[in-house]
Amino acid sequence: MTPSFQRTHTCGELSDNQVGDTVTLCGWVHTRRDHGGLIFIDLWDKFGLTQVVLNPQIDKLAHQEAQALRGNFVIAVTGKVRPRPAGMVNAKLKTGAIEVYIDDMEILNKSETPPFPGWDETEISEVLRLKYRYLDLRSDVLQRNLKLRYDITRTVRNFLHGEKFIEVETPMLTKSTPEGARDYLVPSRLNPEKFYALPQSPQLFKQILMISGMDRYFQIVKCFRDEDLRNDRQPEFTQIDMELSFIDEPALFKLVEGMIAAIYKESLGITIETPFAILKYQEALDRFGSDKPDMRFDLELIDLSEVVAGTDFKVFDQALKNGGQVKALNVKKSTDVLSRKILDDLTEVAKTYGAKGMAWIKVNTNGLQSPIIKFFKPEMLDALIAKVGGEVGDTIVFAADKPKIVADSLANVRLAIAKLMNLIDPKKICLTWITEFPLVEYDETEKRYTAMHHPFTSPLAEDLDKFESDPAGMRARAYDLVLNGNEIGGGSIRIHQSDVQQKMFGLLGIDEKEAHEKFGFLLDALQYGAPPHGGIAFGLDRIAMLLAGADSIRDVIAFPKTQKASCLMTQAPSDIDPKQLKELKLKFDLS
RNA sequence: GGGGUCGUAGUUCAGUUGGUUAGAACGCCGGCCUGUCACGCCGGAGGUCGCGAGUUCGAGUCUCGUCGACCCCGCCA
Repeated sequence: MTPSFQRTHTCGELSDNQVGDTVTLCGWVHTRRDHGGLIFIDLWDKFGLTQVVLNPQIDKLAHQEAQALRGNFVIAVTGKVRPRPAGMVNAKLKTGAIEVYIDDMEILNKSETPPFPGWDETEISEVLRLKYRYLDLRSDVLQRNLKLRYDITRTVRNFLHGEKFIEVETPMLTKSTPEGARDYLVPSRLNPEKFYALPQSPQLFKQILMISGMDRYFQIVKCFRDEDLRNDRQPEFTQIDMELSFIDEPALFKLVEGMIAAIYKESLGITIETPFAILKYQEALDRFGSDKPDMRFDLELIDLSEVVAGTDFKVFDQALKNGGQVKALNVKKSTDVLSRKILDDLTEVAKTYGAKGMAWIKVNTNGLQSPIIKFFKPEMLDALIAKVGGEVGDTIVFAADKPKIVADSLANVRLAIAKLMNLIDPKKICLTWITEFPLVEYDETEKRYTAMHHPFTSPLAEDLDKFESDPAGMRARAYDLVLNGNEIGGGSIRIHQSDVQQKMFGLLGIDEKEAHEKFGFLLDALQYGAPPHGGIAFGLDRIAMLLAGADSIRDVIAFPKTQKASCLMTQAPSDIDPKQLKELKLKFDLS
């Protein structure tokens, strides 16, 4: 009487077509409705739900056994597919037209009562969800998200295969490199006192592969960075990494646009517009205060530095005298929305990014309203209002400080206002290339230049002679791809000449000895016929998060870590056996 | 390293100005029920109020510390 465990169908596929057939289904008890006589079971697997019916008149034994069933029990059932009685069709279920009358049933496994209701819409604390991740992964949302993530990687592999790429694996146990993020380190037992580093990205290997004549490489690969976490940052994350020989920006952009379009088409059925907009870094900063502007709405920054020059308002005057700026946002039709309380909240947003405050002017029907207008001569006020295009109903908010603080604070106030006033059409998809990043930036604490992208990024040809004269003014052949205000990828055309690479190290204060210790293999390789090459890497987790409409990349990762980088399911990281430490010749120093 | 929010039954939450025996819904357990699909009806069990200290006649409630989760700054492409 034991039913075959070999199921004939999944729980998501039976319909009118199988009426009369005898089928075997396997799955979990989703819900049980025991009527004393009839028992209804909704049987679940990842493909769907099927209602099975236990009727004592059809099989007394099966019906009796079914009384012991509880939620999450794993069962196999065999029975006949029948159409549901008139009026009993469940339109909410894919399989709602039929039900299966069971004449044989086996409990394959029992289950404890789960710590939280599965398959439910109740929001469960993330602590529990992460501890019992295997249960949470049964939920519709996570099932859907992981499927979407797979749709993306499948599409990428197909697409790049069609573009003559090959996927090549690169080492996980590799060399620690200076610059960039903090490394995750792995001690070497065979080489005491020496360490491997887990890769922050396969950067150097993919460049070497170009020198090897691989021509087009890609890899969907884990990367590791030991930095603090955010909702879009995990210590281990996945890159869609690629590198191409004999490539320039227009050709690479076209290829990537095709790939992103394929991803949208295959995973969401959405056709997106190509080519994407291109915005130079400086313009992005000037207009939006950010190198990853959300361009689904306007509300651009307006530079008022010239208009307010010579003002009696000390805050503005001081900022300008210290080499700063005064910039503003003109929030149209907002005087009723932006109450005093909300303006205070927005000021707090600005302060988070270093602003000391946030001035504002409201254009009311009966004139201007603001704590600061008394410091301005009427002509200057008129010029200011004219410059921002102020009309009745507008609120103008100001930032005055060093350019970076002005940009950061206004960029984030801009986003907060967009959210507050529903300026963003959620259906809109804005993909934008940001180009011509600065090659280097000056690190005030370390008193030296650091690479903005990484040390292997080529400068623009026209800036090549500025290594000595104006390093801060050099622009890089680097680019980011921004989706609705989120950086989803970035890359560059690389340096392929060893003399330029040496100059770059020189600028970064990496002397020849250190350069050879850290990157000697690359410098050597560059001398053996390195083709011009470039590439890009995408954050798969972020792309999946955005396409899934999730709030965090944790929701598109099967087993994510908490903000303290621990795994609540496995309890990693954990203590280790002293024997292991001894083998590695490691000792703690907790002083 | 810093700022913020949160932590009460298995779960989601309520709990007044500090005052008797800490409640609800769902879930769980038992009983009844042959057309339910969030089945229904009756009954029952279930609490270290995250942990520790303090203030107080009295603390879920106030204070301090601590642990954990989340969001953010710094950090990080």
